[in-house]
Amino acid sequence: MADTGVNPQEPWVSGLNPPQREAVETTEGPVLMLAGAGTGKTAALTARLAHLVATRRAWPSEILCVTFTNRAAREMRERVGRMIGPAVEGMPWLGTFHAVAAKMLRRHAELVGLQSNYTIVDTDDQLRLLKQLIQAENLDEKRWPARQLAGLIDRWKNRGLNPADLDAVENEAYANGKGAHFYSLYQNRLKTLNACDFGDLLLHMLNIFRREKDVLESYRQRFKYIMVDEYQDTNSVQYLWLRLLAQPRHNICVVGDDDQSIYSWRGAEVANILRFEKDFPGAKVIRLEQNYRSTPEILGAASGLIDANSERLGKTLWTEAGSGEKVRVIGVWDGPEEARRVGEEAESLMRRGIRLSRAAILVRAQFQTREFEDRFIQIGLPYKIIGGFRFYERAESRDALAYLRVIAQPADDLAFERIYNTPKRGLGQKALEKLHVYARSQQIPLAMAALDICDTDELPARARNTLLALMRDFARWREAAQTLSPAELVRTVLDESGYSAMLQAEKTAEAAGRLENLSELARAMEEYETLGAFLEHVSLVMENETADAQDTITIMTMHAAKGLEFDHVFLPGWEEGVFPSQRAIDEGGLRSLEEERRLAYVAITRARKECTILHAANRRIYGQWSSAIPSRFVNELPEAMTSVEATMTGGASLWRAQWSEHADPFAHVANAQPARTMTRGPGWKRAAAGEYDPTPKHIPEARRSAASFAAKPRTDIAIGDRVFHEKFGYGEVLAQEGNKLEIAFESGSSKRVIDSFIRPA
DNA sequence: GCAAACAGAGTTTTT
DNA sequence: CTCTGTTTGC
Repeated sequence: MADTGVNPQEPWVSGLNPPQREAVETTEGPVLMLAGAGTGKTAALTARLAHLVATRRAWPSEILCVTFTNRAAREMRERVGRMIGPAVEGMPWLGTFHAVAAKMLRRHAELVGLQSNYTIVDTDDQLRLLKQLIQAENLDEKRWPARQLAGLIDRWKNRGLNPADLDAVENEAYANGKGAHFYSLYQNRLKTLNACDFGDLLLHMLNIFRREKDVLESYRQRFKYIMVDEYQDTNSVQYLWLRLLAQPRHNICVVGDDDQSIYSWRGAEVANILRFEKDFPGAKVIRLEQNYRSTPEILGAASGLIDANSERLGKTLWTEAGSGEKVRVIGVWDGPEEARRVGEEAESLMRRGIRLSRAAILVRAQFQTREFEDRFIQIGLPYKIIGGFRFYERAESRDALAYLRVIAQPADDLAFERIYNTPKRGLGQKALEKLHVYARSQQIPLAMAALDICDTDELPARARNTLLALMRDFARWREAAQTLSPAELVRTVLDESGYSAMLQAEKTAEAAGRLENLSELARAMEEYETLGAFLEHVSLVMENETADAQDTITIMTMHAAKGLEFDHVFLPGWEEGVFPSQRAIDEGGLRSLEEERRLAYVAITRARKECTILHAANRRIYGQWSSAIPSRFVNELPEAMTSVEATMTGGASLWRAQWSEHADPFAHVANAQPARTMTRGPGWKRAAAGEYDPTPKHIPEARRSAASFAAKPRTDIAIGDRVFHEKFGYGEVLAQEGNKLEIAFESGSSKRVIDSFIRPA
């Protein structure tokens, strides 16, 4: 290790600024990179990785590099690959904490009483399992919901606590002192199912590290360097993990930003980053403060806002970028107007020749997406909603996977239960109960119990025969799994089980979509050699990378947007009670409000060029209309960085002022809308009902929608054709204008939709 | 065993 | 309001 310097010829170093370069150069000893939003931390991290490998300080297999999301892991792998070429293939320890842990645990499963083909259960399975336990213990599930128990167990695991480690207080947290009892029941049940949950992946490995010195030693030897992305998001187990593995070398480099810590509600401890220097004495602290993403206005607005927080390590972001637009703050009348307004802004972007994929709408909570979805369908603006149900979480995917799981691992009772009467084959609660009783008494899996019970007269002949037929099917499929590829297998199973037939018989738009998803599932399986490999992928990755080249605007939560960037960002719903959320205001005190503020900081800093914040004076939540005041975060934005736009409907503050001073709440609208000057005319009622429709004067061209402007009509669809739409089902094309279609759907309604959402039926 | 009626709940989410 | 899960009645 003679050369500690960096050869400037190395291509991955040349583009870096001095602090980034320092982070790359400082290979030995603990390093804390405080990297603000958009300061090129991934570039620095990947360069460091490439540097370690290229200078032969370590083989790729000797570097542990953990991220939080698959997306981050994928991105890093790609970027490192571009720098050092195919050597990256040999980086087995670059991945999410959970993927790395799962890999280790497959090797050492027997040390915690599992087999190496253990199943990873997801939250849905987890909940069903807990419900069974609660019922079996005769506890009132209403009083002590399984959700709560699941949450507690999750938190305990996040903190590295086993059932025996719970103190009296923790134990009291569930069902008057039954916390540890249920936790331990749950763990035992998982063990008999040869399964573990997400938390277990990390906790089991931590237990192994603590107990089995030789195993720990072998990993310490192996990992010459450790790197951790998004360190502010680490929870206690992850922290304990790293602290064990980083000994004795202390070659650990963590990257994070305390201002972007937005996951404390799921166990992340900002304290981990705050105390890094104490944990690793002599740590080199490197600050990345030059922002390459946003305009000074956006940066200034975000910095000004986050200044209101107390516990910060403190960074001063700066940029060389030229001045741009100020952050716009727009007040509107209500939710629908907000959606309308964003829709118009999006069309205006298109007129300026900006692609929609460069823009995003970031919301605080999922329910806010509806308003936009409704509006965008109406005006035919292509959009996509990220989040919500992901591919493998959809019911049909989970059903198909349950069949596969039973084939791969017959002890998987949760999967067995899920599909044993899906499609309906006349096996109900009664039969299942018998199976359960027998299985529990013999300590065997349900599927095995089923076989035994079919030899007896326990079940009525009809149920027995059905069950026997099902078990024969499984035996056959299990055999077929030896020769068929996973993709062929799933097609066979869906076909022979009658699952596809069940959906086909339904003849609804939804069922058609589900069938489509299932063939997509089979397609996704093509890349996998073995069933086991595919199932592992599903449980750890949970998403299905389908590249859609469509130019759409993205709608997602602020949380989901972390790590992403967009030229144009819209931030709707900045009202007290929405953002910050009511929960954060009511509970959790200052700490949760500061987390909300960090979330606001994350949201604003996603924007490269323009950022538009909106707030509505009235909003309907759970069907109830209520008036809202602008978010405190709006007031905290530095004035010099923002431009406040008073629309005709005034925005909340203006509206409230008018309300108290005038009998006519629309008096201030009079100038712009002469037609509505009559007091309490029909327009008033409609406005109160949320249908008020002022045509904004600052976008005069808005009458003609930009979508139809330069769009080429599709040639494969003609008037009179029968077509299919994901959301609305089948329908007949009535009219075609540009890329917009007017369609009479078989559900009875006719709608204008964009043609890319349509396929010929 | 199944469909229809009813009650209750309803941030943020990754793995 | 809308979805989910449970209870009730056939």
